[in-house]
Amino acid sequence: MKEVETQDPEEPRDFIRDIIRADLAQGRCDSVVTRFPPEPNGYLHIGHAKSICLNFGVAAEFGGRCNLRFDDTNPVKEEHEYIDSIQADVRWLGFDWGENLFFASDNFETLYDWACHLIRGGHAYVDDLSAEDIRAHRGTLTEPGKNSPFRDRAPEENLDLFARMRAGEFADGTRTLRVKIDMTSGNINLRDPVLYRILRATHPRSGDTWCIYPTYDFAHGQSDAIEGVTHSLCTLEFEDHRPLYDWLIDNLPTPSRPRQYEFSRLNLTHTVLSKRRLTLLVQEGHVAGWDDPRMPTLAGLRRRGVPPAAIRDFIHRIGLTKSDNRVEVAALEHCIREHLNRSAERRLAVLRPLKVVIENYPEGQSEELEALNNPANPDAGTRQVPFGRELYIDRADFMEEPPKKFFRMSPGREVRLRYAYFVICREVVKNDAGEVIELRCTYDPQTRGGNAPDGRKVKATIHWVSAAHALRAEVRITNHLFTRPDPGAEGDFLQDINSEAMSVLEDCRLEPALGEAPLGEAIQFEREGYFCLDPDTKPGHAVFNRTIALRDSWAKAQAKGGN
RNA sequence: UGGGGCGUAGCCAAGUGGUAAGGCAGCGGGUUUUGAUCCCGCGACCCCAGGUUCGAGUCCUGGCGCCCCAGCCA
Repeated sequence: MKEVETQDPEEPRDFIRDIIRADLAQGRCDSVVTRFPPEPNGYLHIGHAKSICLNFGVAAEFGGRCNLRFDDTNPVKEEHEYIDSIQADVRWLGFDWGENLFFASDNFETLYDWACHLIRGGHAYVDDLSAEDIRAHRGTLTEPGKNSPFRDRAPEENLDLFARMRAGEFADGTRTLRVKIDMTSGNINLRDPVLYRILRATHPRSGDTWCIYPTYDFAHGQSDAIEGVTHSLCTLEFEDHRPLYDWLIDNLPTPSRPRQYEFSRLNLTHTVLSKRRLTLLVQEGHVAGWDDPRMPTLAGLRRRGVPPAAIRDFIHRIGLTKSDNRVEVAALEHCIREHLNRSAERRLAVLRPLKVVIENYPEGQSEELEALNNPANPDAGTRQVPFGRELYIDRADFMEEPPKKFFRMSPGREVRLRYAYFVICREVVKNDAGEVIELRCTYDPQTRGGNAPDGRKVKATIHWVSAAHALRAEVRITNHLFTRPDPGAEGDFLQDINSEAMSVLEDCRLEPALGEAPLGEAIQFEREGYFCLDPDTKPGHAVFNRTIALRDSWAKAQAKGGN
């Protein structure tokens, strides 16, 4: 992968980094430790990229470290497949956690001890209330909650009960361990939140060792403290949890004192970035899988051919704040094009073939023409492209009765075949249905390479492929997964799925050099866009995905005029 | 009507009392063997209303709007 590094030389500036700089300057910490804490219950998406780039980026900038920690506290939703995919995706994005791989589940024993510590201090109690009763006692947003009748059990009884919860004496859901804070707090997270629940489910890592599992609130901050995390960066919805986060750290014998800071999560137009919705798309078969090229997952973007550097650049450009936002996908697409324009090699490929016969080109003859691999990068060198009497051009590059501003091929008009010759369409061949099936053209041998000795100009250069040498391929055209910029804003988001998000062109013709296209690396098909070989490719059946189209002001003008 | 946040251009986003950066999108124009790229140009009564100040996007007061929280999810 020939990636172009475009990291802005200037360091990112944002409120989080300002806080860290101040903490360092004022001695509140002497090094920086962050962590990226995914729950292994789904694949990573571009929203996670924001957190990954932040956590790993900050650690690198300040000479600290960033841990990869799995918050694996809910075995009913978590799977090993996700533990593996998440690691692969973080690496692909370009980050390395070295030896610092952790699991919240590795702390289960410590967490159990700390729960007992709270019980002994009279700060936690085993509650026999059912889930419904707990909800009923919790109150509402405007009314305070009521204390559980079990709230004042003696520490000894609580200790005994908690041990028996662990020992499996009670059925799932029949008891919880709760921390005793304040049932009247305006912050609902402080109304005696649950620390432990009974859950008989096989954990991906600890198996059946436990039948009680700590909740997020009792595992996350504690794991941070155990790992020595200094800055625990998370998204805005956890802001309300910070008082609880701090309360627990204050009341537990933790080895360190992490601080939580919140930033706003990324939202993108024309897609969804909630794990719930993405999981639904996969499970209900609306897409082919987590790595479907239409998906905003890192796996999907990778399969589409999006370079990781483009994603990093995108994240860098959108900034980091606490404001709710929905970034236009166009911003991402711009980053992808910008990186690919410099890094991707160019090839000729005809997506919707229309046969062209050069009548004055000798039958049975062929020749090789030199073509630039990347006009944006001379170091990419050149290649030979075969030319012959019979060619294919794209149907969109010919119009029998062209409108005023159409400059491509039409009867009697001279155009350039890229890197080859000037040609003029002399005759249009149609089938019985009146459809154009072939063009009879003549070429000017004097224009070999694409320039006329007499200096005459043409208004268009089109791409082509020699029929005799062409490779066949299937090309998948990917578009936005949703028609609306804000899927689900009015009704069910599934109703907003773009039925044309994936269309397949079965009979494309490629220049021979494309036979050596590497898997997953985007290549520019000139005048069309960037494409990459898909893993669905089989011997004799190449499949390409379109990473992204080139900008097309002609199509845009057409669309505008057509309205 | 409880608690926590957020409001600067169509979309992101700088700005930390001294007279509104930058990017994306859009619109013009130039170059061009990709209608691409590249280059040039064009956009703000800073949510509103008062107040403090020589001076307010920045400070104060009062409104308004939007987001999050009532999982034994994270």
